[in-house]
Amino acid sequence: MTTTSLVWFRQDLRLADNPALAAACARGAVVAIYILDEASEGVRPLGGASRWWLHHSLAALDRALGGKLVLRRGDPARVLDELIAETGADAVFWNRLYDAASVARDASIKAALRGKGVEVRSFNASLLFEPWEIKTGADAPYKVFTPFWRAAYQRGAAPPASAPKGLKVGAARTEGLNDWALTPSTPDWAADWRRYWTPGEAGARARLDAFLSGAIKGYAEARDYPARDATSRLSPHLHWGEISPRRIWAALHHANAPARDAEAFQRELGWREFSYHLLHQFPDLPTRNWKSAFDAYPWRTSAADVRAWRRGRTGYPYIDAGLRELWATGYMHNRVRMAVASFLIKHLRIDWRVGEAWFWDTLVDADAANNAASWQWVAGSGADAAPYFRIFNPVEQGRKFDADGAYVRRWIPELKLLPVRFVHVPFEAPSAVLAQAGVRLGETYPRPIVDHAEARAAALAGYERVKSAVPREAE
DNA sequence: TGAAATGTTGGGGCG
DNA sequence: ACGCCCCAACATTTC
Repeated sequence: MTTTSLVWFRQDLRLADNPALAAACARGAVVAIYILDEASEGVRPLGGASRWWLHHSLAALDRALGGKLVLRRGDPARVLDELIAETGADAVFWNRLYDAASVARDASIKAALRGKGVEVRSFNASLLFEPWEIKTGADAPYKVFTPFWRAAYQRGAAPPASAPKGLKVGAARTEGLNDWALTPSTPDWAADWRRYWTPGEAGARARLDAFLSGAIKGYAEARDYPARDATSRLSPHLHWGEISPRRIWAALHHANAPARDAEAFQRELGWREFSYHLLHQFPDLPTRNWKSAFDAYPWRTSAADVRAWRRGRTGYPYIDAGLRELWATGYMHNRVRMAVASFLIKHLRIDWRVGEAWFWDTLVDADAANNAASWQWVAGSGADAAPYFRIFNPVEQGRKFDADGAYVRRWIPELKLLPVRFVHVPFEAPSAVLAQAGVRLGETYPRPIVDHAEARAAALAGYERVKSAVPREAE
């Protein structure tokens, strides 16, 4: 008689270096399940881009499991009970999640199953370090990135494991992936996304290999220029756990990259770890200011401004190019993410949570920890955040990081013919130049929805309220 | 992982 | 030769 274990897949959609899967495999047969949880209290519904990615990643995982991935929809506690009854499994293994709602749900399920005599074990598949592992000398959590990363780096990352050998996958009743309708239909805004992305473990490995044999060289310098293909684009693969950070870390060591480039890339993985560290310390990170003094900030509401920002119609080409790249591909270069976030928060004085929600819906790498930590970083309300008064000039940022305007031209074709001198400032171009380039301001491309100098002054005035606010304890 | 305002320095034109 | 002014270039501070 064989022993059967359930492996509950969540954000670990891979076979290699998957500790829950390996532990189950070591016991005997495995039933692999993904549960679409739209029922649990507080679990945030997936954004549109995430649903698209999940669809294709589940299809890839199913292929890797010989077509035996079990798909169920509903309350995970109930679904797991049913599957235990159906398969005779006596153990359930999974890899950890770190957002508050998942933590609460999983703890409750773990207690309930153990109460019924089921063996339950959870593992770390997503992070180099558990978020509670890295502590200061005084045994407190770090609040500043650099010392956090120094302490973490010193520990060294664990090596990755291979996919388990002799995996025996059992079958069970499954729902149809297509019936979940995770991909958009009317309209199908992701029709050409397979050109940009290959969700799944194999796609993740291919992306890593391409990066380590290509763009890693020169990464430290080139990554700042959004028109260049100079970043890894591993973020969605990492979010869904199609590749482990341990694998990336180890592969980087074998890649013989220049030390400066390797360290710059490792540092980005470090920010990801730090985001999870912060989320663990402060579970409300996605919804509340880490620095409570920012509760006093006088945010504006303006549906029209938010709409213009989302659609990439602010009148500042560099900002609009980023927002259109996001809409078109489910991704935005990190440099530009900072600029568009700064623009929403400071030029428009819209609450960072509005931007966080848009990114959650539209990014293929939407991630509760990274998204919240990054928005709070830009807002100035986060831990070790940029100071509030660091207000990006949308024109200067464009000139600095997109000097020839290639990025703007790629995503805003209506500005394609503008000479370099005016590509970041169409509103300053003489009418003859605009006419020559076929640009009609206010018609083919909007005028700026705010004046930079005025917006900057208003943002700084709003910040006075934060400075005089009394923070809550323990900051 | 900024930008703007303000301060300092030094070279060149000029009386 | 010298002082004065202008201003660019760079440094510092302030937001």
